Amino acid sequence: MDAPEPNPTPPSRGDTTRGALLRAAVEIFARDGFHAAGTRELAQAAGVNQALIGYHFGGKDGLYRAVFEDIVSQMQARIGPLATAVEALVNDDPASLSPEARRERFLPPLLGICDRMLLLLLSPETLRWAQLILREQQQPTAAFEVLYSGYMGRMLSLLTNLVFCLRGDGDRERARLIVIGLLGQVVVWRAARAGVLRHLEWSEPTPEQIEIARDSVRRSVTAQVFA
Amino acid sequence: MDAPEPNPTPPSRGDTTRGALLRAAVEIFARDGFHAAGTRELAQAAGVNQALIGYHFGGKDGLYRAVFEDIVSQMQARIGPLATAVEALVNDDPASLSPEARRERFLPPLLGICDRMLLLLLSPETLRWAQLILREQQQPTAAFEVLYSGYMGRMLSLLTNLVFCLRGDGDRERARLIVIGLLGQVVVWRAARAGVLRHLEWSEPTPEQIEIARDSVRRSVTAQVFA
DNA sequence: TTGACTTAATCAGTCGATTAACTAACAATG
DNA sequence: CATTGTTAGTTAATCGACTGATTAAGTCAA
Repeated sequence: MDAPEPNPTPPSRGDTTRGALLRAAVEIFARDGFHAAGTRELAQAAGVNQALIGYHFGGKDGLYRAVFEDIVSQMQARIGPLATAVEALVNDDPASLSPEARRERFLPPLLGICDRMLLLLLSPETLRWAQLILREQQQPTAAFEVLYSGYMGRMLSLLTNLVFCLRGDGDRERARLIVIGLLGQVVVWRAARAGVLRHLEWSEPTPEQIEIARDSVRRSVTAQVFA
Repeated sequence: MDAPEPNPTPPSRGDTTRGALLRAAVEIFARDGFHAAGTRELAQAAGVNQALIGYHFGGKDGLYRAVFEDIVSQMQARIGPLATAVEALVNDDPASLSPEARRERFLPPLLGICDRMLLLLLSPETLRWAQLILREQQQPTAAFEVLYSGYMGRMLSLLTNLVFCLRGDGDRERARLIVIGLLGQVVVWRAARAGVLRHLEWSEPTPEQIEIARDSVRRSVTAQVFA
C-alpha cells in the first residue's frame, strides 16, 4: 500500500507558488490595504520571486481579486452545510405557528449564525478576512462583486428569511431592516474595534472576553428581533 | 459705514492655503485612504503648490493628522453643547426613580444622540469624516489618539452613563456592552455600507430612506437598551 | 525536446521631500 | 513719503527612492 494520499493530484510547482502567494497576500493586504502593499513585499513574504505575481495572477490586481475568491470558497466550505440546513428549515415554514413555537424553532439557528459571524470577526485565524471584507465595503472594487454574489448575499437573505419566519408578521421590509441591525451588533466589534477595545479597557480580546461579547450580542439580538 | 466684517482678523494668505489643503485633504484621504492619496493630487485639488504641504504641515503625515484635529474641533463645536447638557442631566440622577420615570427622563436624549450619529454617518457633508474615522479604527495611527481623546471617549462614556441611568440596575459593565451594541446599530450603515445598500436594493440613500433607517435604529435601540 | 515555471535585471513612471529663487505684505527707518 | 529690511509665503525644479510590470535567459520535470 502506498502512503495515504487523499489528494489524487499532488500540487504542482505552480500550485505551491500560488498557494504561498495567496497566504501571504491575505495577511499583507489585510494589514496594509491594497495600495500600501508592495509587490516586492508580497513576494518576499511568500518566499517567491516578484515576477511570479504577474505570471500567476496577471498582476497585483489579479492577486487581490484571487484573495477574495479564495476567501469566498473557504467561507462556503465552512458555512455552506449550515446555510443549506437553515435554508431547508425556513423553506417549510408551517404557516400557522404560535409565537412561542416560532421562537423555539427559529431563534436558536439565528443565534447560532450570529455566533459564527462574531467568531469570524474576532478569532485570529479569520481576522484577516474580516479586515479585507470591511475594507472592501468602503470603496467597493470588482472584488466586492466576488464577495457579495459569492456568499454575502446568500447569508443576508438567509438571515432575513429567518427573522421573517421568527416574527411571523408578514412584514418582509421590516425583517430586512432588522437584519441590518443584527449585522451591526456583530460587525461593530471589528469595524469600531479600536474605539470598542479602548472603551472596555480591553487590549486583545481573550477567550473569556470573546465569550462576554458573545453573550452580549445574543441578548441584544434576541431583544431587537422582537422589537 | 464699512461692510460688516464679523471676523476681526481676516485670514492671512497662509490661513487660506491651510484651509484649502484641509478641505481637499478630507475629501481625498476619505476617498482613497492615506497611502493611495498623492501629495500632488492633494495640492492640485486644493489649488496650491505641492511644496506647500511640506511647508504648512511638515509633510503628508502632518496633513493627515491635521485633518483629524480639524474634524475633532468641528465635531466638538457641533455636539459640544448637546453633550454638556446631557452630561448635566445624568449627573444629577435622582437615586430612586420608577422605571417609567427613568425612561421618560433618559430615553429621549439617548435616541437624540443616536439620531445625530446616524445622520453623521449618512449625510453627504459629514460622510467623509465617517469614512476617515472608520478607516482609522482598523489600524490606528497617531490620528486615532487625536480622535479618541478629542471626542470619541467623551461620547462613549456619555452614552454609557445615559444607558446606566436609564436602566437603573447598577450594572455599569452591562451598560458599557449595551453601548457597543447601540454603536453597532448606527455604525453598520456605514461600515457595511455596500452590503447594506445592496441588501435593501437602495442606491444612494434618499432623505426618505434615511428616515426609514432612523426609525429602524430608534426601534432597535429602544429594544436593546432594556434587554 | 517540450512546456511549465522561475529568475535576475531592467523598464518607465511615480512617490514624498527638499531646495533655491522669487514674491507679497508689512514695519522700521531716513 | 519713499526706501529698505524682514519675514511669511509661494513657486518650479529636482532629488533619490521606490512603484508595478516586463523581458530574456535560465531551470526543472516529464
